[in-house]
Amino acid sequence: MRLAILDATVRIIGRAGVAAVTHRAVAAEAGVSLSSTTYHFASKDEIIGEALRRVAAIEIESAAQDAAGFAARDDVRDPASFAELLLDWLCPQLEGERLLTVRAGYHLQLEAAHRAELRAIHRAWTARVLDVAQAALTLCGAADPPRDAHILATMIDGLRLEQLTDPQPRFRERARPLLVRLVTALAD
Amino acid sequence: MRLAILDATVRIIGRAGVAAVTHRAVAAEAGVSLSSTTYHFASKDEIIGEALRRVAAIEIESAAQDAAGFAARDDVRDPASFAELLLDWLCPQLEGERLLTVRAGYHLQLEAAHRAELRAIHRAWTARVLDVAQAALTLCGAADPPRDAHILATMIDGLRLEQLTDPQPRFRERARPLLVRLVTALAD
DNA sequence: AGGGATCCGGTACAACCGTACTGCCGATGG
DNA sequence: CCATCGGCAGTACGGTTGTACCGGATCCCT
Repeated sequence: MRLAILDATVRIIGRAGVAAVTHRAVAAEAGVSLSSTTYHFASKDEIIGEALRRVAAIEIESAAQDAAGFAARDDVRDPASFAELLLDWLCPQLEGERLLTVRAGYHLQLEAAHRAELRAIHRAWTARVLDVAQAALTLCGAADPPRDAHILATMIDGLRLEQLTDPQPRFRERARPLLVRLVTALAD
Repeated sequence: MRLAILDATVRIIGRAGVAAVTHRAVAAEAGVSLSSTTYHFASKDEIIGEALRRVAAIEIESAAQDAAGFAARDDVRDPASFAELLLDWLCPQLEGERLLTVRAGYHLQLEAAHRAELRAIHRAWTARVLDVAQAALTLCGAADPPRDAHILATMIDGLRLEQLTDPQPRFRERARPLLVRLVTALAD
């Protein structure tokens, strides 16, 4: 029930932003009663904060699976196939229900800008993402993974945000040359 | 008056997010009466939409000034000084009042994700930014400006967002090696 | 001078909000 | 078998919100 409420909150944020989160909207989306939302959470701010924690957990798990995918492959030495693996991980995040989670992540990231107690969650999340990016760069034989992981992570994040803001068809085809170019440039 | 209301709205969004925008909060921030906010704008959504238009206008103007700064200099051929010029443009945006405008820009970008009529504004904004990035890359003698402008713009945007979400001291020193590395890599 | 038109402050009201309170209900442990 | 308790639904209430309405001020045009 607690989880159903949080997932409903994430969907609402993904569809309509943090401003659309009300106890009543969350209860309706989750299919529970209004009072369930106040029973499990002390306040609306707590619901939103826990929703951020949940999104971060989902995203970290996704990144970890991505890292496992890299480690399982040994043909990612060249930039092109490395970019292709990145796209395999990226594209499913930008479709259907998953898109709402990712979009909610950006909303909650901005929410953390205003609320200090949420920043620690966001910081842990980005640290994990950096770890994964660094591991991926190491596996594909980049020149200086610790230095370039930040660049790669920022670039991927920016591409996601761009696509979430204004979804374009054929994202994969649009993003591929950018990733190939970046990875190639960083490989030297 | 109209402008005062919009600027107040931008400050509120920058400080506390779109959810904090109410007619009364805007009126108090702008120092005008409650009814002035309903006189000049048909609804709250219109206020928020016009605030996005205003932020986009401010950011486009800022980017244009940056482009003019590049054009006026002829010592930006090497990556290091190019990165330094980028930092000269970037850092003032992340302090004081200006930070609120930039942060509001990201909030409104996400707002555009939910409201189709705002997407055109955001699209025009990013197109202008891409133009400036391309012009800058051309001036500093990059290999393929049209291709790499997107990468540079995305990277800069990501660094801004990161700093806005969780402001860190000595941003310039942290961002410099990343920008130098990226520009160097793209210069080949 | 006067009469619109435009702009803005004050107030009003219905809807909606967060949250507290009360009672049901099924599980659990003695 | 029943007392207890955690989990949930229904309802209530004070405060806030979006927005409509009205009265006064200021400006502009004739």
